[in-house]
Amino acid sequence: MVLTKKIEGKSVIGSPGHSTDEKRQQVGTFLRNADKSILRELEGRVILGLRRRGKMILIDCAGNRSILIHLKMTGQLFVTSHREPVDKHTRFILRFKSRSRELRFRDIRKFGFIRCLGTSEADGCPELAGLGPEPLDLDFRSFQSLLKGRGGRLKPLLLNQKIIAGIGNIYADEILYRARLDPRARVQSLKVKEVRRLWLAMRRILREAITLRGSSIRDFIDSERKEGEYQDRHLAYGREAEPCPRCGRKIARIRLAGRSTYYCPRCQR
DNA sequence: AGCCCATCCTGTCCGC
DNA sequence: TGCGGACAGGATGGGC
Repeated sequence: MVLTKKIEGKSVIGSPGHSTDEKRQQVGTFLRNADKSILRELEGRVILGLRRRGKMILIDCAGNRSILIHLKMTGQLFVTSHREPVDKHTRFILRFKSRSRELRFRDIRKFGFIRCLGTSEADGCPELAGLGPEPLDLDFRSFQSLLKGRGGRLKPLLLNQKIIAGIGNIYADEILYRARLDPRARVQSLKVKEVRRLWLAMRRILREAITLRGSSIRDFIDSERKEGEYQDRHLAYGREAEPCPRCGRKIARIRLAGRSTYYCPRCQR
């Protein structure tokens, strides 16, 4: 993406907004979940690089400043023309020195956040410090030991960012479907063969999803405003009552870990 | 430890 | 067409 671009003077701004409702909002209100000091902290700095850790995005800037972003459910982070109209869900704009393009953070439900912190303290900040390992960095043995002694159920384990970082509701379901494992199964009860299937499925599903640039169900777009294509490959998630591609039985939907969970009651056990 | 629930917020969709 | 309720890629904190 945008490397070594200089952030311009008045570059970080709250959206002017177009609706009357928006006009009444103070900038401070509009930058909800964001530290206002980000405005002057970033001015004039050069972007040095981009990182990701679990679901957290980091933009490292010169002078030991980093921007930390979580998109949560409906967040979007994209580069666009400065001419592109700014809608009421846009919460943040980084304008670059070159002026013609800018980075925007849009978030309909406002669950996401963006804040500034010292690059050197980033790894130790609360949002990053507690995260488990990256799923694609885990070899089979490490994965095995990660599961050892856990009494809970499979799906909540996959969703737990402290155990493994980065897996969300869609991919938890897709991974378990591919591994042919019941989302409610006890982690302890898994045989070595099943742990192996889970590990393989995790790697396969995440790699494919990354290649296809993620799943756009409703709001998700990438940094170029492009939708992902992985939603077309979902075999379980969002397919309640549709036939299981493997056995034909209807995909079931249950509530687990507070989330909708789709699985095949025949294949997954 | 682990489970469920409510909560943050806006938008969409479905049944009546 | 309108209205109410359920639900949505996440994560946390409280209570049991």
